[in-house]
Amino acid sequence: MGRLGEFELLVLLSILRQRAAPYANRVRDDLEANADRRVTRGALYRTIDRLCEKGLLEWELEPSETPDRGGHPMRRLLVTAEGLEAVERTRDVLQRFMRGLDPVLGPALEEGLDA
Amino acid sequence: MGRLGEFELLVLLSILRQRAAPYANRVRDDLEANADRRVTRGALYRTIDRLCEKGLLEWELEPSETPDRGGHPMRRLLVTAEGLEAVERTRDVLQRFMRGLDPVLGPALEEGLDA
DNA sequence: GCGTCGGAGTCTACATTGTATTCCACGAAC
DNA sequence: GTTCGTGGAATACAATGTAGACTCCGACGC
Repeated sequence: MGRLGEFELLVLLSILRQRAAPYANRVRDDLEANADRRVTRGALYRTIDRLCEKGLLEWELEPSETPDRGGHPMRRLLVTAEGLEAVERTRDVLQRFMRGLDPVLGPALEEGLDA
Repeated sequence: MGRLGEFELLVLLSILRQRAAPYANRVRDDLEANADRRVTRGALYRTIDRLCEKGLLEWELEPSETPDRGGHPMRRLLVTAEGLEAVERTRDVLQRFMRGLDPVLGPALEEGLDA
């Protein structure tokens, strides 16, 4: 199976964190605020497209509830079962490799972040 | 600062795990055994080169101790302070985003792996 | 000695992923 | 009706990841 790139993983994780409001721009804000990185719209939409093509992500138009501001209906992003699995696999590998490295890396952070 | 790609991170982490024997092929074996992925020599050396160019990694020729088998002296890989910092930053971000996702992702693995 | 095997490392070309830029549409505010 | 903010699309390009064939050299067997 195709691996997840670093950014792809972050995007998927951020979508999962949004729970109630999984929209592209929420993800963007989340990433900019919490991932110490700039995120251009192009980068994000491109990545979303690719994740969709790979079947790891889907979207549906927001049920007209909040056409809020702006013309476009918002897309609600949904991580598929396959996407979830990919995230899990990646996380497990990463954690396996980070395990036992606290002495050399310094301990993991303990702060509580919003969900 | 340049971000770490997925593979770059894994390589750096694996080098750190090798402690006593940080050689390219050890890293390769480690990755193939524990990261559920094929690693060709090309991919690995290419990545090592790039990490060196970015100043995240250095190497020195093995002090002739073990010219073992084969002609080439082995390169001992050393993660620089800057490299360590990059790994830490990446880890912190990742952990921040994974935090609180256990309910949706399933709990992290608990197995004890070699170091 | 000579061939060839296997380990260690290199090179080149290519595929995938990541990023910046620029553009369009629509509604609201003015 | 012009401008601004929000949501999205398309394009082109840069960085990262992968494959495969190639070199070099010591060990082994003959």
